[in-house]
Amino acid sequence: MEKSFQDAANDAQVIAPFQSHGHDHGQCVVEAIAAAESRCEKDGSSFTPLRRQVLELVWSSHGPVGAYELLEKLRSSRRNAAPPTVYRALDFLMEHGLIHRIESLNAYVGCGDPARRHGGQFLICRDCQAVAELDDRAIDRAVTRRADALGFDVQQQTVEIIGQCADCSARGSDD
Amino acid sequence: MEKSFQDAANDAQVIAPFQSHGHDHGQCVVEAIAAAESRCEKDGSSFTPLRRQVLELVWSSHGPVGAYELLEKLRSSRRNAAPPTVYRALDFLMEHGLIHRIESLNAYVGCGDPARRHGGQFLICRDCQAVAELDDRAIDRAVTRRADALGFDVQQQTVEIIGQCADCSARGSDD
DNA sequence: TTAACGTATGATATATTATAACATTCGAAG
DNA sequence: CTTCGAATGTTATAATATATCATACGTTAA
Repeated sequence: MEKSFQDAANDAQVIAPFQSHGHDHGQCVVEAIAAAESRCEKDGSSFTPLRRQVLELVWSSHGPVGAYELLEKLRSSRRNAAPPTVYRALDFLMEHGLIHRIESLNAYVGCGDPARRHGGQFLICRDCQAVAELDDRAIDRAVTRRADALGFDVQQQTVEIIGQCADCSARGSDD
Repeated sequence: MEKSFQDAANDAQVIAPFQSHGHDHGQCVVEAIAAAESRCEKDGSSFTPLRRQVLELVWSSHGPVGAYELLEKLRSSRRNAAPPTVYRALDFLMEHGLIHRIESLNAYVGCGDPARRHGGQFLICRDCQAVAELDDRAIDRAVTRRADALGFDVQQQTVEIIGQCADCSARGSDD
């Protein structure tokens, strides 16, 4: 009756599960860039080299990454990059649903499903900083229902759940 | 069958509803301070004049208020107040459940029910900045269920819903 | 063809939010 | 009294984000 972890991770409502430690980063990035390209083409927006590079950097971290951390990495190829360089790229990527901002960390993560519009729902591990992105309809419904009852028109949901992921619990880092 | 707005607002799961424009701020503050006093007494923690004053300032804004805005107000009575003065007080108040931090605004609001431990669930109006604090068990349950399915141990929930409140919709500020 | 315009980026400065680190005060415990 | 810890004072700085004006460059339309 109980869903196994695996089942839950395969559920469409889990957009991006916690990553196994051995998974292929490179492939993740490639796929994300391809999805971004197709998304921007659909939007008629220009996926410039700079924007692509920033998105690659976000994905290659494979976890929440701060703007100034990105700036530093960016500088290895663009010596004159400045804060606005990064922030403008991040704004573009957010507007087009290619990344999400994690408010409680002042950090950014790649979006696992840029094809579909959705607010951000995240499980964030305190110990390993891993992030799982959800699009859980039960959460969404509960929020919408309560908002409706109060006559509140929902425009944007921010759901950020801090805790400990299964791997870190198993590793016994809870002591 | 449908709940009216009024019913929803009276529900125990709405800790602090959107405030009517004519309501008695002064009374809000007095009650909040009294609740804080009793909470700190129970905790055996010292509710010092500084901490009380900062809590009063948070409540008197009656909406999310930034740390530096508080600092400015604080300075009218404490000429030498500095950022750490405010941040230390805010940390204390958060630790004791007397205020919440709104991550998406970098701002703080008084907690409507410091007697009971709970994470933050907020509806935030884009137009009038009003905030309603919830403790919606359906939202909590949906989150917990999904987290459980993934083997994730929830330690802290941040739910911040941005949108437009009933008053502002009625006022037609959606155009 | 070129002038006008829009989008993207460069460059500089500054605003906003938050913390580090060390000094002082003061009351309670021993 | 003195030592200790909690609270606050004080100064400096870190971390995050935006404003503003300049430049480059391709597209459009006179």
